[in-house]
Amino acid sequence: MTTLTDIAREAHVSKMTVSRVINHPEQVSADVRELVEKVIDSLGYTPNRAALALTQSRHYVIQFLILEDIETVEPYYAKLLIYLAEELQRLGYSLEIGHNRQVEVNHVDGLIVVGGRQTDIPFLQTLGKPVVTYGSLGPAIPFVDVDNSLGTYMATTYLLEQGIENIYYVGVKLPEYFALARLVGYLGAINKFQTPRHVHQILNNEKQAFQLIRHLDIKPNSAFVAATDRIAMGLLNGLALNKIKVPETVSVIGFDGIFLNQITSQRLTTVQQPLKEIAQALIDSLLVQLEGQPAENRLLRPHLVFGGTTIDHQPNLVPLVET
Amino acid sequence: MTTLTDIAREAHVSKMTVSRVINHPEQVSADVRELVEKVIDSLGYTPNRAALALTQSRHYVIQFLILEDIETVEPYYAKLLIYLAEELQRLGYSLEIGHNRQVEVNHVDGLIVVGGRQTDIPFLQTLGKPVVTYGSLGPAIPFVDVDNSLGTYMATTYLLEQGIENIYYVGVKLPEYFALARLVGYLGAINKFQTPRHVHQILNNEKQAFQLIRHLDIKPNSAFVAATDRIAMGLLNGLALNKIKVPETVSVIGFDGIFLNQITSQRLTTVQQPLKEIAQALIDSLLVQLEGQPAENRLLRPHLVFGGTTIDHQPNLVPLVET
DNA sequence: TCGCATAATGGAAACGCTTACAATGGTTTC
DNA sequence: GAAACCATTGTAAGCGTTTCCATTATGCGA
Repeated sequence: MTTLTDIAREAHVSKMTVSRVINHPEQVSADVRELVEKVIDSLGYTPNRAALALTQSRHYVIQFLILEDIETVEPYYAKLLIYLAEELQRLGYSLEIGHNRQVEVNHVDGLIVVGGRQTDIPFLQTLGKPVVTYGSLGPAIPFVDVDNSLGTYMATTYLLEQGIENIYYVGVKLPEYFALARLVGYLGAINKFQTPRHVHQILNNEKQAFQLIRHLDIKPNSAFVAATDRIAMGLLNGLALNKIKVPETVSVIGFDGIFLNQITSQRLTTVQQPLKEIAQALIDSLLVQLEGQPAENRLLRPHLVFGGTTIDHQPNLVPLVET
Repeated sequence: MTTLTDIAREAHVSKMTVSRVINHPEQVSADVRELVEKVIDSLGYTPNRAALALTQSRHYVIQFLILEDIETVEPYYAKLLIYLAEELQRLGYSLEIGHNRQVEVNHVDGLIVVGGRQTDIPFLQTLGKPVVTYGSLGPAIPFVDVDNSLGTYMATTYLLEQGIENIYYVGVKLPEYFALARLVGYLGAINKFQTPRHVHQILNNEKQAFQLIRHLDIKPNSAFVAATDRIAMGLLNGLALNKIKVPETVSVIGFDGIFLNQITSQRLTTVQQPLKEIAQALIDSLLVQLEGQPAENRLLRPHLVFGGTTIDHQPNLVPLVET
């Protein structure tokens, strides 16, 4: 590894001058600066992170902390992680993965937390580091989230504008903000259009959604707005079992976009999370906090992506991912 | 942050003694050791990673390097990452995510590489760090992999033992080891049972598999062994379109297990990657290399997981994931 | 009783970098 | 033309830890 000292020796200057060329180039005379820069290029210098961390007590490490159980972990995190890693790399940071609450965070500058519950708030606060959550845990902790209400509002409005009268909402029975927000979006659209409301709340799994269909007396000219793609998939299975045709008889819209890059027999129409924008906003929030300023919460606009579970009177907006 | 010096001051010893209590406790007398340990506990000391890295030039960081394009990234990496993070944390290491070939690895002790091609070998070698790949790139670089041949062998044998005569193999047309190995496993079973062979090679996407079905004259009493779950899903879609019933008329077995935690209308019977064991083996390989010893390659045994695309004469071995 | 080996502890230097301050020399100011 | 200034460069110390060597104390054999 080439160090500042190596460069200094080669350029016949002190290592302070080299350091200045890197950090405060305006303080160095042009000719010396050019000389040092040439030597840096030829020797291929990269600063030693440990030494930097030691003097600046900045580690240039962000941790992505997954608080979910391994079996329930969202597969689209893989994609989010790559967006985060790319952007952080551009900024000179590296991205670290953490799981569970026993993580050691002394060497970390800030945390992006996913899968947390409201009960995790005290834990996150005691870390004493900038934290941003993906999905709100409440006002105590800065967050970035998809605009959940807008998402279900868009989905419901879309269906209503197609002339569908009965929109069933199948929500998640959890005391979390996103569950409430998604319900609110549905109710907002229903109120605006003055149509009957049908709300059902279940746990977020396909089985429960599947079983719900059995107990439902589905009226003609209907559609489902599901709070999650998992629920939507369960509904689809239930509808298939009851020989109810999708989308001819009943439309279904999900939320999240987790099955987007799969061409299953039936692609789900869904409210897609804007993962790239979310990654960017999460990073922005941490950087702002690292500057010592308060971070603003961000609600990002989701996109309605048309699959095969709605009758689309507009063109398929998103091409199939695979070629 | 409490430092060695803080502990030393509080315990009225030099910081060297404290350092020894942590690293070479046998060199410290029992009473001093106990005293220092008590102070460490009460002040809650954790060593400063940067300082450690500076003296030892060991950073206790492992990078998970994803060389795939973001759109083709495997969703099951999320699960693999968590297994890796958990185990590495136990060992005092942290796990970092890298994407693309511009990564800076000076601060990293070793790399776990996924999604690489054979053309990446020179790049990986120039890093000058211990590397292990998930999936073999050839003998030049230590690897851990599922036993691909065994997987397709198990799948094919299982179908043959059910009395199915015509087993179609739909492989991946790529010059990569895994593609060849999976084909070999199929051929091995075919040879052993002296049944007709039907090999087709396509690109690894659902569309191609879907289209393949159209051009195929499928004989009665048949089954498909697909080289990947993606191909299997495409085959299923194609079969559905042609009104061929699965599994009643034709069975299908995939490979990888990427759709395992989804209850789609039809769960795929597949050869599952043993992710937890793979994570462990990847880490073992790096640790061995960090000791300066040569790492042995590992081929791990996959599991046949029964879904709804085979007629199972044995009980469903894996329960549905969601409860 | 003395010398010596051994155990237990401490001090100093080093890892690579930055911050804070000092030194140098040229230029401005009156 | 001397004082003050500024631009440019260098020196020293310190971040938290370890390795290496020095010091002190203890116990043992002769």
